[in-house]
Amino acid sequence: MKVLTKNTDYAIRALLALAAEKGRYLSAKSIAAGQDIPYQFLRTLLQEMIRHNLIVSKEGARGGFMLEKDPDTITVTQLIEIFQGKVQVSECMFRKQICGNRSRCVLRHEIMRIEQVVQSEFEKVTIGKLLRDLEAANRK
Amino acid sequence: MKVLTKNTDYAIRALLALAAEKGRYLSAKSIAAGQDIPYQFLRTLLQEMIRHNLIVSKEGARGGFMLEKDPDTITVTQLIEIFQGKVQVSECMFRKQICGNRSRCVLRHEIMRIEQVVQSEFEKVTIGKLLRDLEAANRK
DNA sequence: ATTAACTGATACTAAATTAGTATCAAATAA
DNA sequence: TTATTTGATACTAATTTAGTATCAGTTAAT
Ligand code: FES
Ligand code: FES
Repeated sequence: MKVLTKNTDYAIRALLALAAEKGRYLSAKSIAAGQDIPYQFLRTLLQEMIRHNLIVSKEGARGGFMLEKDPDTITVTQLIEIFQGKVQVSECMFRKQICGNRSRCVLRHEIMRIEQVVQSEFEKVTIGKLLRDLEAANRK
Repeated sequence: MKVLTKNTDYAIRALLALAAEKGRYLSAKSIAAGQDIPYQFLRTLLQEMIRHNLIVSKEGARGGFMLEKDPDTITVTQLIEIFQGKVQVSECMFRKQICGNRSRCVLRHEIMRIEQVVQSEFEKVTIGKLLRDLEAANRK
């Protein structure tokens, strides 16, 4: 079971690259090369992140992408929701056949509790935190 | 993002049905009908669970499947591992390009911590617990 | 003995999701 | 005016998930 798909994975890496160069425009090409992400794939991801107001872009020569938001406000949960949809354990695991009473289904509560845990764990992981961890590791 | 796939979902439901009738053989046909699971699909899942010693079977007329293990010892984590592979957040999210030092990669630790949380949450959910919740809900 | 109701084993197809590519128009800096 | 860059969007390929089909062998009941 793989929790993060490539697009989320790549998006995080791209954001880390942008966060590391905050205030400057980085081209998709340079990010792709630096992080070893397929160029055209990365471009679609960057555009998606623009739509969600995580980054901004400048067109034309010397253009590129830039992070404007505080990296500590961007969580992995947000990125999962953008690229993989909301965290859900199972659509509706035990239907009428088992549950009978969907409105106060105990199992459903169990399931939703876990969804909550997963979500909040990933919420603790922000781009800012990852970047600091990374820099700390590189200093060693 | 869907955490549980159909096979895990169906397997849990099948096990609940078997746990509810402990000591008796239930045919794949009756489980399929009762839980609204595609018959042939269910059969492959049941065989997989036999291979993993979660259930036993009896061939021939009046045969079927039976749960021998204590339902409280069967966790959803186990089932996820059987049907979806071990929980892993991402193969190796930030390779050499970012990480540099893979052996003591801080990010990797972060990732593995979350894997651990997810796993242990699902470990709390056993077939026994689900069955009791279910019965309690039905009594209402 | 024969037959109906079963599982064992395994191969196959279909649908959905994930991953990646390609193209062309428009913007901008040099 | 040209090289470099993003915007928009459509497309293909690979992989995973979901589901089906087949046939051999076992057992209980008649
Ligand atoms: S009714 Fe959907 S999980 Fe209970
Ligand atoms: S080296 Fe793989 S996550 Fe850091």
